[in-house]
Amino acid sequence: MGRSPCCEKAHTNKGAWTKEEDERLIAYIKAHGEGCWRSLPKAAGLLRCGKSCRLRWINYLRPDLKRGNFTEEEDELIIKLHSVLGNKWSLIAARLPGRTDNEIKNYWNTHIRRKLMSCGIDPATHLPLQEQKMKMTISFVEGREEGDKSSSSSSGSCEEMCVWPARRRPEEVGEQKQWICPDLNLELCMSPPFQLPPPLPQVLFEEPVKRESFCFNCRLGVKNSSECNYCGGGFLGLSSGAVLDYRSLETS
DNA sequence: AAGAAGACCAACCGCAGCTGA
DNA sequence: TTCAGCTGCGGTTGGTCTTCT
Repeated sequence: MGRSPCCEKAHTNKGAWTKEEDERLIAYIKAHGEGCWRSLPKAAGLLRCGKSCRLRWINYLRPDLKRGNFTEEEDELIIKLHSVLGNKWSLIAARLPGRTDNEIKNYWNTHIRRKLMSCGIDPATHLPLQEQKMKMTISFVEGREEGDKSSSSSSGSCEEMCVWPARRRPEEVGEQKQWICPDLNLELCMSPPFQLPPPLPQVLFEEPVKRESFCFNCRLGVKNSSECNYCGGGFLGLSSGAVLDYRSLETS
């Protein structure tokens, strides 16, 4: 079985696009619109595979692309969105008009990652690097204890062992210190009846305290609004842990 | 001035998800 | 329900440019 190759490699060009190829592609798409990438190269008289044409168009030739440096506002937005969405570059790009996923991905890897690291923030988790270190230490201690329950540990009190609260409840967000005891199964006994995404680092919020409600979708705080400013989510969690769908209230 | 190292970014590759037969 | 075809996504590569020594 197996999948047929997306194109006949022997008869396709690879590498950098020439001006003539660009012009052919632009002219074809202007005349016929986007889509049907597999048949496009032949129809447009290009010796390229459909994938390559699509990529070239989306990342470079599209007329609505914004070229040039990223602004500070874009930087901030990318960081915030990445803290929520992770490496979902296409979703992040959808929030930045004129920017492509590839462009944002490259920009992240070359600029923002370094910028965050120089600020002491782990770009992968958005946690302060210091807390990351502590968390790793605790994981190690917990793992050891799990493996050898008899040696109930000398490695300090429960409080001393506790570090980053991996899953904070909404009302806990914003407090200076949150100690969670690893011996308690908070996941089971205390967490709200929904799946929370990983916590967001306080450092990324302009006002890292008191938030009345938060978006269930991306977990950013929502102020004076019935929907999330970032993802447009309508389901908001309240500090009590209750769930409220503002949209359904509005429409009913 | 020249070579090395690092930074940047366009393009490629492989995989996953969706769709229709 | 299964499977092939297609598209889109994210990770990676490699060529070019810039900066450093």
